Amino acid sequence: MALATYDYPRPAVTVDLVAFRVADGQLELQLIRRSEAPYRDAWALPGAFVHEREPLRATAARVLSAKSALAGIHLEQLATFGDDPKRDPRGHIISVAYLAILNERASDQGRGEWFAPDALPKLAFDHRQIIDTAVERLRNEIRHTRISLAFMPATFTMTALQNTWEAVLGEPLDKRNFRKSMRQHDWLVDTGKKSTGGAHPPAALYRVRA
Amino acid sequence: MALATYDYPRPAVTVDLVAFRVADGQLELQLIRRSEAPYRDAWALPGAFVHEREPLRATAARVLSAKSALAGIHLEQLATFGDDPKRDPRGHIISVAYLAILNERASDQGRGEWFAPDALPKLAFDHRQIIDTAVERLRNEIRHTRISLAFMPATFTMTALQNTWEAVLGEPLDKRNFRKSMRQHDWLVDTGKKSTGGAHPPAALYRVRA
DNA sequence: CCAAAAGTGTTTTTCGTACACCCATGT
DNA sequence: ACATGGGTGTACGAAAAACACTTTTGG
Repeated sequence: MALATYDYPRPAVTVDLVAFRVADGQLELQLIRRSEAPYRDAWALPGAFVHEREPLRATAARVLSAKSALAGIHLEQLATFGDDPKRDPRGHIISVAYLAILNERASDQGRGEWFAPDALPKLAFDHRQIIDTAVERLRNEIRHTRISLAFMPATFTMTALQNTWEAVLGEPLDKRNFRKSMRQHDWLVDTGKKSTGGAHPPAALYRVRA
Repeated sequence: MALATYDYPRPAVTVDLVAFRVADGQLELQLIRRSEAPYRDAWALPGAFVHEREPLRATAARVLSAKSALAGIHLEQLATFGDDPKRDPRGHIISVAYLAILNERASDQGRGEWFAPDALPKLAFDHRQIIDTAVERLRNEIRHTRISLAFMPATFTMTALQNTWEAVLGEPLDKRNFRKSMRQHDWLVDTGKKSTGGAHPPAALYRVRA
C-alpha cells in the first residue's frame, strides 16, 4: 500500500461461492456447468468477477442468486486463493471464496445442480481445493457455533436438526447427548406446537432463539 | 467467473500485514508511518499492492521485509477486507490481510515501530479493524496450535515460553498446568543444556521438535 | 541471608461420551 | 399388532483448573 501508485497492471478478483444445503439427509453443494472457455462444459463453483466499487459481500450475494437476496441466508468469507498465478488460464485471478448455507426452501431457486461433497465430478480450476477447505470449515464450525441453524426452516423438530448435524459431519450422533447439548447451548425455543402426521408420537417444534 | 470477460475495470488488491512479536514480556505489532497521501503521517500496517502474476503469499513475504526472506517466519492468511469500497480514498481497493509472527531476533531488522495492541495510535484506513481480527485470531490459535513456538528463538526455557503465552493472552497461567500441557503436546525437546546466569537455579533449555 | 525463578503432584470440576427403555401415533 | 420415531437420565473417563512448597543460584 505504501509506495505503489493506484494505476498499474493488477490481478483480477472473483468471488467463488460454496453453497451448502442438506436435502434428503444428505449434505450437498451447488455446482454449475460452465458454458464458456476455459474449462467449458466442466463443473465449477458459481462465481463472478468483483465489479469496481462493489463490496465483496455484495458480489457474493449476487452470485448467490440475484433473486433471493440475503434474507436469512448464512454467508461468510472462507479464504482467498491467489498463490498460484496460473490457477486461471485467462490470467492472474485472485478468488475470494465464500461459504453459504441455504435451507431447503432457499436452495430450490438456484440454477445449479447439487452434489454430495464425496461424489463430486471433475472440477474446473482449483475448485476442488476450495471445496475441501469449505467442508473442513463447515464441519469445524458446526461444533462451535450456531451455524447448523442456518440449514433449518422456520420451525423444525429436534430430530430434523440432529439429522442435519449427522449429514454435515458424516457420522451418527447420540440422541440423548445431542438433545442435552442443545438444551445447554440454549439456541432453541419450543414453539409449543407439535409436528404431526408421522407414524409416531407428535414431535415438539422448535424455532431459533432470536 | 462465469460470464464476465477478463478485461474490465477492476478493484486493486493489496496485502496488509499484521506482524507480531513479544518483547520485554509484551505483545507488540508493527506499524509504519505513512510518508504519502492518503493518511500521510498517520500510522498504518505495512502493505503493498499485489503485482500482476505475483502469488499472494509472495506479496506478503515482500512486505515482511525484502531481506529476511521467510526463513522460519510464521505467515498465514488472515482475511480479506473489501466490503467498503470507500475504505481507501484512492479507489476501490481490496486488502488481503496476513498475520506474521517474528521472534525477537527477526523483528529487529524491520523498519517499522512496535506498539502494544491495547495502546495503538490513530490508524489509517480500516487498519484498526484488521488488527482486532488479527489479535482475536492469534489468541484463539495459540490455544489450539503450536503457533506460539514461532515467537521463540532457537532454544528457550519453559518460563520464557509461558511468558510468551501470557503476553499474547494478556492473563497469567498456572506454571504446573502449563508445563503439563507442554509435556502432553510433545512439541518440545529438552536439549540437555541449561540456561545460566540468573539469580536462580539453571533452567532447562528446550527447542522445537522438528 | 535474601530475592528470584526452577521444578514438581494431587484433587476437584467440567465436559464429552456411552448406553436402554417406554410411549404415542399411523397403518 | 406392529413399525416408527419421540422422549428421557446415569455413569464413566478424559481433560482442564485450582492449588503450595522445596531447591538452587546470584548478589
